[in-house]
Amino acid sequence: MNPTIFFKALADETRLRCLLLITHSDELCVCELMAALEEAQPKVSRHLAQLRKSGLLVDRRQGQWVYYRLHPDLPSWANTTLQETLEAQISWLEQNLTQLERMKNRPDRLTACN
Amino acid sequence: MNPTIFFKALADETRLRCLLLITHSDELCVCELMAALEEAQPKVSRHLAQLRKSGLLVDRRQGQWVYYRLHPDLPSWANTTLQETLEAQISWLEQNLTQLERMKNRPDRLTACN
DNA sequence: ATTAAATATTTGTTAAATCGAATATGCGAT
DNA sequence: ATCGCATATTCGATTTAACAAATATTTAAT
Repeated sequence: MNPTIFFKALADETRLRCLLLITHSDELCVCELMAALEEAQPKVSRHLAQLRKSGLLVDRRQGQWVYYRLHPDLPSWANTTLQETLEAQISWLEQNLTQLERMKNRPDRLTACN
Repeated sequence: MNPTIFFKALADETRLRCLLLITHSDELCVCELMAALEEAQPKVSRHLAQLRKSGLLVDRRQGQWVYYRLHPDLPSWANTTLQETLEAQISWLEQNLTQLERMKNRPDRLTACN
């Protein structure tokens, strides 16, 4: 993992929030991220694709949903950076996590989304 | 320290190399960084000014020279990121450090530079 | 007061990143 | 086959970032 590519990936607020949410939650699908971030679908999808192409994320399709998690082979300095940043920015992310939980607890949902 | 501003600062190769060299050497002046990076003066100066304005560096003028070091109040997650990245990228920086030592050992120099 | 060295800033240009809107694709259910 | 939902991609426009070249500023030395 090239450090410049890595930090470029974290240099956009939407991408950083995606990464921290995924670091926190292990695995999230696009619609969960949309709900957490309150951002439009093409925007989230575009940034996730960019993170995948840069080697920070991997995706897994399950039915209609695509789940993203951190690339399993990230070097330790990259994992440490994400972990430290997450811990320091929990309050920064709390609103997003609340949105995510609210969506997950909706009585009318069958799976993670809809 | 806003994480997006911080990572934007690290997202450019010249700035990242400046930061890692300074993290390694504690304090460096502009001409030392120029020699280490083999980059033109306005380019180095411009990026250093940006890092200062973003709150990552502080400067100290001593005679004709301006020395830059890490801002003393950086949060720990930021320091950890720089330290971890430096340790992982020492080989990446070795060429620059060699250039720096070569300059410092020139018999015709009176001070750090010229 | 002049000169030279170190550093900073301005200017104009070019390249890169981001975005919203629209459209396309993939999958499951009927 | 077709409909609806989740996701991806394209397009055009706008903004932002980086650069080289030229010029300005600051300081020390004479």
